[in-house]
Amino acid sequence: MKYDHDDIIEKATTLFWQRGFQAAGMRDIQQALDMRPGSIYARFQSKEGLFKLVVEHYAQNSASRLKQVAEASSPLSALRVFFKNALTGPDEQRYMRQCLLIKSIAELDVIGDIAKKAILESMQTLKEGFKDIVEACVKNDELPVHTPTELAAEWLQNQFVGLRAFALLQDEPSAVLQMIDKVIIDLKTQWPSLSH
Amino acid sequence: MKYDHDDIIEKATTLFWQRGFQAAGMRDIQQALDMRPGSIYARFQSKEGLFKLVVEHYAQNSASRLKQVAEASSPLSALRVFFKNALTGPDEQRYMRQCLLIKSIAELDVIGDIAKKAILESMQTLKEGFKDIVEACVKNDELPVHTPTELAAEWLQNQFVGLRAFALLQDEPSAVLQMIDKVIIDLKTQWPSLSH
DNA sequence: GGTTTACTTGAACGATCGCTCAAGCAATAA
DNA sequence: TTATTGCTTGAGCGATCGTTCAAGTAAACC
Repeated sequence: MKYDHDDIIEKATTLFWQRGFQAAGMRDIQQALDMRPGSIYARFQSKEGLFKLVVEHYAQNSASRLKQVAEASSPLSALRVFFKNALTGPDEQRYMRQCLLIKSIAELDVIGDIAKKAILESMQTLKEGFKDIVEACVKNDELPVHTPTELAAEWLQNQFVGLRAFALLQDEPSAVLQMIDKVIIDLKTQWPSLSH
Repeated sequence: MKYDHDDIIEKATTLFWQRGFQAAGMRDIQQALDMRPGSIYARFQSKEGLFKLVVEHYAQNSASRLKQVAEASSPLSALRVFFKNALTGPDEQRYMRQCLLIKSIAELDVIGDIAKKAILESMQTLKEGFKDIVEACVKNDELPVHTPTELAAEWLQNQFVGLRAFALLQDEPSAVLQMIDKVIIDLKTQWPSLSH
């Protein structure tokens, strides 16, 4: 076992995050991991197999960050900081502003079924993470008690998606911060009923 | 001139929208357009050249829809209908829920510079379209006069992006409609100031 | 020491990629 | 009729794709 497993996954994550599933060729992967094709295939069976592990690692990492937010003394302000960190990093980490999962959804039917499943399940996992945050905010009296947590969680996830696309193209950090403020405002205001 | 230009672009749009830039191979394109490679290259120079025209056609079409919304007797309710139509189409047109431009942004650095420029300019065009809608709403007393139109336009575009990703994965139309209602509510409420 | 086991290596396979170009075709001009 | 022009054709180019596999290496167990 010449190569460290976690180290491999992390390097692969960076590559897939930057280039996407299709555009990251096996030869790019071989170079990024400093491994020969045989070694890669012996461990991960296929490019898709490696990608699946990357997605799961990414989701796990994201989920633990969300958990930290939920467990903060002030979940709402921790949420604001979380958004800020994710969306206004330095320029050389600009690729990180895009959510790996959302980027993958754009090429969902080019990715095989195994990784596809991992992506959709990861989306679900993150939604749960957002839900925990909303509930923590309610418990901490930072959000009204009548806040519909399930709906607010999905909404929050959507906001995150929209903001990531925005931040990716936006050069002015203050514009991003303003959008984050709007999210926090809207999170506190009223919610629609089901009626249609 | 055996083939009709608009007809070509429309068929190509469908293909790129469904599959994305990379995944749509030249042989897929040849089949979809019922054209041989030579004919395609004689007209469009390259796959990227064709894609550029597709993007511009898409943006132009979207912009005219947004203009219709802005010119409606009630821009705000027209906006709601616009969102609903874009996000809750029948299942065989599910691919249309994803915004072609956003999908393209996910593979931006795999696309050449010419089409890349077209994509970014199109994003700008659509932002202008959203701005016109917000201003029309204000003029029609459907939104408060102090609404910051520039900010609200960017915000509205973000909402559209987030909702499209949501609608793509969501099977329940009522959940999407609920999110749309939330957008309309938030559009009317307060906006953050610049302070930071 | 010998055998097994787990991992690594890299040349090379068949398939597919975007794209080229000599040749063919039909309509118009001379 | 012949020449020219604009569009179309499709075999096939070189490059790259994901993947395979026989051979090599080194540590572990008997």
